[in-house]
Amino acid sequence: MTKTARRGTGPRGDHNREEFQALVAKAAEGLVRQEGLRGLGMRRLAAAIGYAPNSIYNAVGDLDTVVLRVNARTLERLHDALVAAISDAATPRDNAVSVADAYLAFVQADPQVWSLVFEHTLAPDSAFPEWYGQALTRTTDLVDRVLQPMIPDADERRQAVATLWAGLHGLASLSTSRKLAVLTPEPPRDLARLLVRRFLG
Amino acid sequence: MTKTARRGTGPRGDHNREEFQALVAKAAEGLVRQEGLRGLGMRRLAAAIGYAPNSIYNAVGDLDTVVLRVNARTLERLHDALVAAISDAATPRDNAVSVADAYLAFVQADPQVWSLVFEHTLAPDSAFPEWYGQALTRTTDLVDRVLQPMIPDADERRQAVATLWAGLHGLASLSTSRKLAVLTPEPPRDLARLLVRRFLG
DNA sequence: CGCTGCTATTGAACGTCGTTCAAATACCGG
DNA sequence: CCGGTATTTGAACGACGTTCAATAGCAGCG
Repeated sequence: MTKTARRGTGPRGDHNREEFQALVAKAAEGLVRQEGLRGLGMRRLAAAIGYAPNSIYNAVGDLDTVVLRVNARTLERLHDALVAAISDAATPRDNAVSVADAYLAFVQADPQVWSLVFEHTLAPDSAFPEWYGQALTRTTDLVDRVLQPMIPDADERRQAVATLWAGLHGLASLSTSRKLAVLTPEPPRDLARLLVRRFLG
Repeated sequence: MTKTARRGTGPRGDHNREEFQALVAKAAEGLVRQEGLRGLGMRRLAAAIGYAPNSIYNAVGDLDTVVLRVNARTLERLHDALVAAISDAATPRDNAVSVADAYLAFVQADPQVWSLVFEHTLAPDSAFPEWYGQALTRTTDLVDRVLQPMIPDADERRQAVATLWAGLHGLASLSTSRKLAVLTPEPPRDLARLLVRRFLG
Protein backbone atom coordinates (compact mmCIF):
# COMPACT_ATOMS: atom_id res chain seq x y z
CA MET A 1 0.00 0.00 0.00
CA THR A 2 1.77 3.16 -1.10
CA LYS A 3 1.31 5.86 1.49
CA THR A 4 1.60 8.59 -1.15
CA ALA A 5 -1.80 8.47 -2.74
CA ARG A 6 -1.90 11.69 -4.77
CA ARG A 7 -3.94 14.18 -2.85
CA GLY A 8 -4.03 16.73 -5.60
CA THR A 9 -2.03 19.51 -4.01
CA GLY A 10 1.38 20.82 -4.96
CA PRO A 11 2.83 22.34 -8.12
CA ARG A 12 2.32 20.51 -11.40
CA GLY A 13 5.34 21.94 -13.14
CA ASP A 14 3.86 21.83 -16.63
CA HIS A 15 4.03 25.61 -17.12
CA ASN A 16 5.49 28.69 -15.49
CA ARG A 17 3.60 31.63 -14.06
CA GLU A 18 3.46 33.68 -17.24
CA GLU A 19 2.20 30.78 -19.28
CA PHE A 20 -0.49 30.18 -16.73
CA GLN A 21 -1.56 33.81 -16.83
CA ALA A 22 -1.79 33.63 -20.60
CA LEU A 23 -3.76 30.41 -20.30
CA VAL A 24 -6.22 32.10 -17.98
CA ALA A 25 -6.55 35.16 -20.21
CA LYS A 26 -7.19 33.10 -23.30
CA ALA A 27 -9.74 30.88 -21.59
CA ALA A 28 -11.52 33.92 -20.20
CA GLU A 29 -11.55 35.54 -23.61
CA GLY A 30 -13.09 32.41 -25.06
CA LEU A 31 -15.82 32.34 -22.45
CA VAL A 32 -16.65 35.98 -23.10
CA ARG A 33 -16.59 35.47 -26.85
CA GLN A 34 -19.15 32.70 -26.59
CA GLU A 35 -21.45 33.95 -23.85
CA GLY A 36 -20.52 37.52 -23.03
CA LEU A 37 -19.65 39.00 -19.68
CA ARG A 38 -22.42 37.06 -18.00
CA GLY A 39 -20.76 33.81 -19.02
CA LEU A 40 -17.48 34.65 -17.32
CA GLY A 41 -17.33 33.27 -13.80
CA MET A 42 -14.51 32.29 -11.54
CA ARG A 43 -15.59 28.71 -11.09
CA ARG A 44 -16.41 28.25 -14.75
CA LEU A 45 -13.11 29.75 -15.78
CA ALA A 46 -11.24 27.46 -13.42
CA ALA A 47 -13.10 24.44 -14.73
CA ALA A 48 -12.34 25.47 -18.32
CA ILE A 49 -8.59 25.26 -17.73
CA GLY A 50 -8.75 22.26 -15.40
CA TYR A 51 -7.64 24.01 -12.23
CA ALA A 52 -9.15 24.99 -8.91
CA PRO A 53 -10.36 28.60 -8.62
CA ASN A 54 -7.70 29.30 -6.05
CA SER A 55 -4.93 28.84 -8.57
CA ILE A 56 -6.31 31.75 -10.56
CA TYR A 57 -6.40 33.89 -7.46
CA ASN A 58 -2.80 32.95 -6.80
CA ALA A 59 -1.41 33.65 -10.26
CA VAL A 60 -3.66 36.43 -11.56
CA GLY A 61 -6.04 37.85 -8.96
CA ASP A 62 -9.76 38.26 -8.59
CA LEU A 63 -12.29 38.38 -11.40
CA ASP A 64 -11.87 42.09 -12.02
CA THR A 65 -8.17 41.56 -12.58
CA VAL A 66 -8.91 38.78 -15.04
CA VAL A 67 -11.18 41.13 -16.97
CA LEU A 68 -8.46 43.76 -17.03
CA ARG A 69 -6.05 41.22 -18.50
CA VAL A 70 -8.48 40.34 -21.26
CA ASN A 71 -9.12 44.01 -21.98
CA ALA A 72 -5.42 44.75 -22.17
CA ARG A 73 -5.07 42.06 -24.80
CA THR A 74 -8.07 43.39 -26.69
CA LEU A 75 -6.72 46.93 -26.86
CA GLU A 76 -3.44 45.61 -28.15
CA ARG A 77 -5.17 43.61 -30.87
CA LEU A 78 -7.20 46.68 -31.81
CA HIS A 79 -4.05 48.74 -32.04
CA ASP A 80 -2.48 46.25 -34.41
CA ALA A 81 -5.61 46.19 -36.57
CA LEU A 82 -5.61 49.98 -36.89
CA VAL A 83 -1.91 50.13 -37.70
CA ALA A 84 -2.49 47.71 -40.56
CA ALA A 85 -5.16 50.01 -41.97
CA ILE A 86 -2.85 52.99 -42.41
CA SER A 87 -0.98 53.43 -45.64
CA ASP A 88 1.80 55.96 -46.06
CA ALA A 89 0.84 56.37 -49.68
CA ALA A 90 -2.76 57.36 -48.98
CA THR A 91 -4.03 60.85 -48.24
CA PRO A 92 -4.68 61.74 -44.58
CA ARG A 93 -8.38 61.87 -45.28
CA ASP A 94 -8.44 58.40 -46.83
CA ASN A 95 -6.36 57.08 -43.96
CA ALA A 96 -8.82 58.51 -41.46
CA VAL A 97 -11.66 56.77 -43.23
CA SER A 98 -9.65 53.54 -43.37
CA VAL A 99 -8.95 53.67 -39.65
CA ALA A 100 -12.64 54.19 -38.90
CA ASP A 101 -13.44 51.29 -41.17
CA ALA A 102 -10.89 49.03 -39.48
CA TYR A 103 -12.22 49.99 -36.06
CA LEU A 104 -15.77 48.98 -36.87
CA ALA A 105 -14.59 45.86 -38.68
CA PHE A 106 -12.69 44.83 -35.57
CA VAL A 107 -15.75 45.38 -33.41
CA GLN A 108 -18.00 43.48 -35.76
CA ALA A 109 -15.60 40.54 -35.87
CA ASP A 110 -15.43 40.18 -32.07
CA PRO A 111 -18.30 42.11 -30.55
CA GLN A 112 -18.53 40.39 -27.19
CA VAL A 113 -14.85 40.68 -26.37
CA TRP A 114 -14.73 44.30 -27.54
CA SER A 115 -17.81 45.13 -25.47
CA LEU A 116 -16.09 43.82 -22.39
CA VAL A 117 -13.66 46.74 -22.53
CA PHE A 118 -16.52 49.16 -21.99
CA GLU A 119 -18.97 47.06 -20.03
CA HIS A 120 -16.47 46.73 -17.25
CA THR A 121 -16.88 49.71 -14.93
CA LEU A 122 -14.33 49.89 -12.16
CA ALA A 123 -15.33 50.93 -8.65
CA PRO A 124 -15.68 54.71 -8.49
CA ASP A 125 -13.10 55.13 -5.75
CA SER A 126 -10.33 53.02 -7.27
CA ALA A 127 -7.96 54.91 -9.53
CA PHE A 128 -7.76 54.27 -13.25
CA PRO A 129 -5.38 51.49 -14.27
CA GLU A 130 -2.35 53.13 -15.79
CA TRP A 131 -1.85 50.54 -18.52
CA TYR A 132 -5.27 51.41 -19.86
CA GLY A 133 -4.40 55.03 -20.40
CA GLN A 134 -1.19 54.00 -22.09
CA ALA A 135 -2.85 51.48 -24.37
CA LEU A 136 -5.60 53.97 -25.20
CA THR A 137 -3.32 56.91 -25.99
CA ARG A 138 -1.07 54.57 -27.90
CA THR A 139 -4.03 53.86 -30.15
CA THR A 140 -5.45 57.36 -30.39
CA ASP A 141 -1.97 58.68 -31.15
CA LEU A 142 -2.30 56.72 -34.35
CA VAL A 143 -5.30 58.81 -35.30
CA ASP A 144 -3.47 61.92 -34.17
CA ARG A 145 -0.60 61.19 -36.53
CA VAL A 146 -2.98 60.53 -39.37
CA LEU A 147 -4.71 63.88 -38.92
CA GLN A 148 -1.51 65.85 -38.42
CA PRO A 149 -1.32 67.13 -42.01
CA MET A 150 -4.97 68.16 -41.97
CA ILE A 151 -5.10 69.87 -38.56
CA PRO A 152 -1.72 71.39 -37.80
CA ASP A 153 -2.69 72.99 -34.46
CA ALA A 154 -1.98 70.48 -31.69
CA ASP A 155 -4.81 71.53 -29.34
CA GLU A 156 -7.39 71.59 -32.06
CA ARG A 157 -6.18 68.23 -33.31
CA ARG A 158 -6.37 66.65 -29.87
CA GLN A 159 -9.99 67.74 -29.54
CA ALA A 160 -10.79 66.43 -32.99
CA VAL A 161 -9.20 63.07 -32.22
CA ALA A 162 -11.10 62.72 -28.95
CA THR A 163 -14.38 63.66 -30.59
CA LEU A 164 -13.94 61.32 -33.53
CA TRP A 165 -12.83 58.55 -31.22
CA ALA A 166 -15.90 58.99 -29.06
CA GLY A 167 -18.09 59.08 -32.13
CA LEU A 168 -16.74 55.80 -33.41
CA HIS A 169 -17.12 54.31 -29.96
CA GLY A 170 -20.73 55.41 -29.85
CA LEU A 171 -21.50 53.89 -33.23
CA ALA A 172 -19.81 50.63 -32.29
CA SER A 173 -21.44 50.55 -28.88
CA LEU A 174 -24.95 51.14 -30.12
CA SER A 175 -24.35 48.69 -32.94
CA THR A 176 -23.26 45.77 -30.76
CA SER A 177 -26.15 46.35 -28.38
CA ARG A 178 -28.56 46.39 -31.32
CA LYS A 179 -29.71 49.88 -30.39
CA LEU A 180 -28.52 51.42 -33.64
CA ALA A 181 -30.63 49.22 -35.86
CA VAL A 182 -33.71 50.70 -34.19
CA LEU A 183 -32.82 54.07 -35.69
CA THR A 184 -31.62 53.20 -39.17
CA PRO A 185 -31.00 50.14 -41.34
CA GLU A 186 -27.62 51.46 -42.56
CA PRO A 187 -24.64 49.37 -41.46
CA PRO A 188 -22.56 51.23 -38.87
CA ARG A 189 -19.62 51.40 -41.21
CA ASP A 190 -21.53 53.66 -43.56
CA LEU A 191 -22.39 55.95 -40.70
CA ALA A 192 -18.77 55.96 -39.58
CA ARG A 193 -17.68 57.06 -43.02
CA LEU A 194 -20.36 59.73 -42.96
CA LEU A 195 -19.14 60.91 -39.58
CA VAL A 196 -15.49 61.14 -40.56
CA ARG A 197 -16.14 62.75 -43.93
CA ARG A 198 -18.50 65.40 -42.61
CA PHE A 199 -16.39 66.09 -39.54
CA LEU A 200 -13.22 66.61 -41.59
CA GLY A 201 -15.12 68.80 -44.04
CA MET B 1 -56.99 53.56 16.31
CA THR B 2 -53.65 51.86 16.40
CA LYS B 3 -53.10 49.58 13.53
CA THR B 4 -52.65 45.94 14.30
CA ALA B 5 -49.04 44.81 14.44
CA ARG B 6 -47.78 42.90 11.41
CA ARG B 7 -47.79 39.22 11.94
CA GLY B 8 -45.70 38.29 8.91
CA THR B 9 -47.94 37.29 6.07
CA GLY B 10 -50.92 38.73 4.27
CA PRO B 11 -51.59 41.99 2.42
CA ARG B 12 -50.80 45.28 4.14
CA GLY B 13 -53.25 47.37 2.20
CA ASP B 14 -51.24 50.59 2.42
CA HIS B 15 -50.80 50.88 -1.35
CA ASN B 16 -52.09 49.38 -4.55
CA ARG B 17 -50.07 47.51 -7.12
CA GLU B 18 -49.10 50.51 -9.22
CA GLU B 19 -47.93 52.46 -6.22
CA PHE B 20 -45.83 49.54 -5.14
CA GLN B 21 -44.24 49.29 -8.60
CA ALA B 22 -43.42 52.98 -8.50
CA LEU B 23 -42.01 52.54 -5.01
CA VAL B 24 -39.75 49.77 -6.24
CA ALA B 25 -38.61 51.75 -9.28
CA LYS B 26 -37.77 54.80 -7.24
CA ALA B 27 -35.88 52.84 -4.61
CA ALA B 28 -33.94 50.99 -7.31
CA GLU B 29 -33.12 54.27 -9.01
CA GLY B 30 -31.82 55.62 -5.71
CA LEU B 31 -29.61 52.61 -5.16
CA VAL B 32 -28.16 52.93 -8.65
CA ARG B 33 -27.67 56.67 -8.24
CA GLN B 34 -25.63 56.14 -5.12
CA GLU B 35 -23.66 53.02 -5.94
CA GLY B 36 -24.20 52.14 -9.59
CA LEU B 37 -25.39 48.90 -11.07
CA ARG B 38 -23.24 46.90 -8.68
CA GLY B 39 -25.15 48.37 -5.75
CA LEU B 40 -28.52 47.18 -7.04
CA GLY B 41 -29.44 43.80 -5.58
CA MET B 42 -32.71 42.07 -4.97
CA ARG B 43 -32.22 41.66 -1.26
CA ARG B 44 -30.89 45.18 -0.80
CA LEU B 45 -33.73 46.62 -2.83
CA ALA B 46 -36.29 44.73 -0.77
CA ALA B 47 -34.67 45.87 2.45
CA ALA B 48 -34.67 49.48 1.21
CA ILE B 49 -38.44 49.51 0.87
CA GLY B 50 -39.12 47.36 3.91
CA TYR B 51 -40.48 44.32 2.13
CA ALA B 52 -39.43 40.75 1.50
CA PRO B 53 -37.78 40.07 -1.89
CA ASN B 54 -40.68 37.92 -2.89
CA SER B 55 -43.05 40.88 -2.92
CA ILE B 56 -40.94 42.46 -5.67
CA TYR B 57 -41.09 39.25 -7.67
CA ASN B 58 -44.82 39.23 -7.24
CA ALA B 59 -45.50 42.83 -8.27
CA VAL B 60 -42.68 43.61 -10.72
CA GLY B 61 -40.60 40.59 -11.67
CA ASP B 62 -36.96 39.62 -11.51
CA LEU B 63 -34.01 41.97 -11.35
CA ASP B 64 -33.79 42.45 -15.09
CA THR B 65 -37.37 43.64 -15.14
CA VAL B 66 -36.64 46.09 -12.36
CA VAL B 67 -33.75 47.48 -14.39
CA LEU B 68 -36.01 47.86 -17.40
CA ARG B 69 -38.49 49.84 -15.31
CA VAL B 70 -35.78 52.21 -14.15
CA ASN B 71 -34.49 52.62 -17.68
CA ALA B 72 -37.96 53.40 -19.01
CA ARG B 73 -38.25 56.18 -16.48
CA THR B 74 -34.81 57.49 -17.37
CA LEU B 75 -35.55 57.68 -21.09
CA GLU B 76 -38.73 59.57 -20.34
CA ARG B 77 -36.88 62.07 -18.17
CA LEU B 78 -34.28 62.50 -20.90
CA HIS B 79 -36.98 63.15 -23.46
CA ASP B 80 -38.48 65.86 -21.31
CA ALA B 81 -35.10 67.49 -20.80
CA LEU B 82 -34.45 67.61 -24.54
CA VAL B 83 -37.88 69.01 -25.29
CA ALA B 84 -37.22 71.84 -22.88
CA ALA B 85 -34.01 72.71 -24.75
CA ILE B 86 -35.72 73.37 -28.07
CA SER B 87 -36.94 76.85 -28.89
CA ASP B 88 -39.16 77.60 -31.84
CA ALA B 89 -37.54 81.01 -32.15
CA ALA B 90 -34.01 79.67 -32.52
CA THR B 91 -32.34 78.55 -35.73
CA PRO B 92 -32.17 74.81 -36.42
CA ARG B 93 -28.44 74.88 -35.97
CA ASP B 94 -28.67 76.55 -32.56
CA ASN B 95 -31.40 74.14 -31.55
CA ALA B 96 -29.21 71.20 -32.51
CA VAL B 97 -26.42 72.55 -30.34
CA SER B 98 -28.86 73.17 -27.51
CA VAL B 99 -30.15 69.62 -27.67
CA ALA B 100 -26.61 68.24 -27.57
CA ASP B 101 -25.91 70.48 -24.62
CA ALA B 102 -29.01 69.34 -22.79
CA TYR B 103 -28.15 65.71 -23.44
CA LEU B 104 -24.72 66.00 -21.88
CA ALA B 105 -26.06 68.12 -19.04
CA PHE B 106 -28.58 65.41 -18.28
CA VAL B 107 -25.89 62.76 -18.28
CA GLN B 108 -23.60 64.81 -16.09
CA ALA B 109 -26.38 65.45 -13.59
CA ASP B 110 -27.24 61.76 -13.18
CA PRO B 111 -24.40 59.69 -14.60
CA GLN B 112 -25.00 56.43 -12.79
CA VAL B 113 -28.68 56.21 -13.64
CA TRP B 114 -28.06 57.19 -17.25
CA SER B 115 -25.28 54.61 -17.55
CA LEU B 116 -27.68 51.92 -16.45
CA VAL B 117 -29.57 52.30 -19.72
CA PHE B 118 -26.50 51.18 -21.64
CA GLU B 119 -24.76 48.95 -19.13
CA HIS B 120 -27.70 46.66 -19.13
CA THR B 121 -27.22 44.14 -21.94
CA LEU B 122 -30.13 41.82 -22.49
CA ALA B 123 -29.60 38.15 -23.28
CA PRO B 124 -28.69 37.73 -26.96
CA ASP B 125 -31.62 35.44 -27.73
CA SER B 126 -34.35 37.51 -26.14
CA ALA B 127 -35.98 40.08 -28.40
CA PHE B 128 -35.64 43.79 -27.85
CA PRO B 129 -38.22 45.32 -25.51
CA GLU B 130 -40.64 47.23 -27.66
CA TRP B 131 -41.06 50.10 -25.25
CA TYR B 132 -37.36 50.85 -25.59
CA GLY B 133 -37.57 51.32 -29.32
CA GLN B 134 -40.59 53.56 -28.85
CA ALA B 135 -38.96 55.67 -26.16
CA LEU B 136 -35.77 55.92 -28.21
CA THR B 137 -37.39 56.90 -31.49
CA ARG B 138 -39.64 59.30 -29.60
CA THR B 139 -36.48 61.06 -28.48
CA THR B 140 -34.52 60.89 -31.72
CA ASP B 141 -37.56 62.14 -33.60
CA LEU B 142 -37.02 65.35 -31.68
CA VAL B 143 -33.61 65.68 -33.29
CA ASP B 144 -35.09 64.73 -36.62
CA ARG B 145 -37.61 67.56 -36.41
CA VAL B 146 -34.89 70.01 -35.42
CA LEU B 147 -32.78 69.11 -38.42
CA GLN B 148 -35.66 69.07 -40.89
CA PRO B 149 -35.03 72.58 -42.24
CA MET B 150 -31.31 71.89 -42.65
CA ILE B 151 -31.50 68.44 -44.26
CA PRO B 152 -34.68 68.14 -46.28
CA ASP B 153 -34.04 64.65 -47.67
CA ALA B 154 -35.57 62.12 -45.25
CA ASP B 155 -33.05 59.32 -45.79
CA GLU B 156 -30.08 61.58 -45.46
CA ARG B 157 -31.58 63.16 -42.37
CA ARG B 158 -32.23 59.80 -40.72
CA GLN B 159 -28.59 58.82 -41.18
CA ALA B 160 -27.45 62.17 -39.83
CA VAL B 161 -29.64 61.82 -36.76
CA ALA B 162 -28.40 58.31 -36.04
CA THR B 163 -24.77 59.35 -36.46
CA LEU B 164 -25.09 62.41 -34.27
CA TRP B 165 -27.01 60.44 -31.69
CA ALA B 166 -24.32 57.80 -31.57
CA GLY B 167 -21.65 60.46 -31.36
CA LEU B 168 -23.30 62.09 -28.38
CA HIS B 169 -23.74 58.71 -26.79
CA GLY B 170 -20.06 57.97 -27.27
CA LEU B 171 -18.99 61.24 -25.70
CA ALA B 172 -21.30 60.75 -22.76
CA SER B 173 -20.31 57.13 -22.33
CA LEU B 174 -16.58 57.76 -22.36
CA SER B 175 -17.10 60.74 -20.10
CA THR B 176 -19.00 58.92 -17.37
CA SER B 177 -16.49 56.08 -17.39
CA ARG B 178 -13.65 58.59 -17.08
CA LYS B 179 -12.12 57.33 -20.30
CA LEU B 180 -12.49 60.66 -22.10
CA ALA B 181 -10.42 62.61 -19.60
CA VAL B 182 -7.48 60.40 -20.51
CA LEU B 183 -7.55 61.85 -24.01
CA THR B 184 -8.29 65.52 -23.44
CA PRO B 185 -9.04 67.90 -20.55
CA GLU B 186 -11.89 69.57 -22.45
CA PRO B 187 -15.30 69.07 -20.88
CA PRO B 188 -17.45 66.76 -23.02
CA ARG B 189 -19.90 69.54 -23.71
CA ASP B 190 -17.27 71.46 -25.65
CA LEU B 191 -16.56 68.39 -27.71
CA ALA B 192 -20.26 67.86 -28.30
CA ARG B 193 -20.59 71.39 -29.64
CA LEU B 194 -17.55 70.76 -31.82
CA LEU B 195 -19.10 67.58 -33.13
CA VAL B 196 -22.45 69.11 -33.98
CA ARG B 197 -21.00 72.25 -35.52
CA ARG B 198 -18.49 70.44 -37.71
CA PHE B 199 -20.94 67.74 -38.68
CA LEU B 200 -23.59 70.23 -39.73
CA GLY B 201 -20.96 72.25 -41.60
C1' DC C 1 -72.62 35.66 10.24
C1' DG C 2 -69.71 31.85 7.91
C1' DC C 3 -67.66 30.06 3.84
C1' DT C 4 -64.69 30.29 -0.26
C1' DG C 5 -61.51 31.74 -3.15
C1' DC C 6 -57.90 35.24 -4.33
C1' DT C 7 -54.04 38.05 -3.59
C1' DA C 8 -50.39 39.86 -0.89
C1' DT C 9 -46.79 38.66 1.97
C1' DT C 10 -43.46 36.07 4.23
C1' DG C 11 -39.62 32.76 6.24
C1' DA C 12 -37.16 29.26 4.77
C1' DA C 13 -34.84 26.66 1.47
C1' DC C 14 -32.01 25.67 -2.81
C1' DG C 15 -28.36 26.19 -5.74
C1' DT C 16 -24.71 29.12 -7.21
C1' DC C 17 -21.39 32.49 -6.86
C1' DG C 18 -16.78 35.06 -5.50
C1' DT C 19 -13.53 34.71 -2.24
C1' DT C 20 -10.70 33.09 1.79
C1' DC C 21 -8.40 29.59 4.85
C1' DA C 22 -5.57 26.05 6.15
C1' DA C 23 -3.28 22.23 4.77
C1' DA C 24 -0.68 19.44 1.72
C1' DT C 25 2.55 18.73 -1.95
C1' DA C 26 6.43 19.53 -5.04
C1' DC C 27 10.47 22.13 -6.22
C1' DC C 28 15.07 24.54 -5.15
C1' DG C 29 19.11 26.54 -2.88
C1' DG C 30 21.94 25.31 1.08
C1' DC D 1 19.48 15.61 2.87
C1' DC D 2 16.84 19.67 4.68
C1' DG D 3 14.23 23.70 5.22
C1' DG D 4 11.91 27.40 2.89
C1' DT D 5 9.03 28.88 -0.81
C1' DA D 6 5.76 28.55 -4.38
C1' DT D 7 1.84 25.97 -6.14
C1' DT D 8 -2.35 23.56 -5.72
C1' DT D 9 -6.36 22.01 -3.58
C1' DG D 10 -10.88 20.77 -0.78
C1' DA D 11 -13.61 22.81 2.21
C1' DA D 12 -15.80 26.54 4.24
C1' DC D 13 -18.08 31.25 4.51
C1' DG D 14 -21.15 34.61 3.40
C1' DA D 15 -24.01 36.66 0.05
C1' DC D 16 -26.72 36.42 -3.87
C1' DG D 17 -31.06 35.56 -7.11
C1' DT D 18 -34.80 32.89 -7.19
C1' DT D 19 -38.50 29.49 -5.87
C1' DC D 20 -41.68 27.05 -2.63
C1' DA D 21 -45.11 26.27 0.60
C1' DA D 22 -47.73 28.35 3.94
C1' DT D 23 -50.32 32.05 6.14
C1' DA D 24 -52.95 36.32 6.69
C1' DG D 25 -56.14 39.65 5.13
C1' DC D 26 -59.95 40.85 1.98
C1' DA D 27 -63.92 40.67 -1.17
C1' DG D 28 -67.95 38.43 -2.65
C1' DC D 29 -71.79 35.49 -1.75
C1' DG D 30 -75.11 32.55 0.82
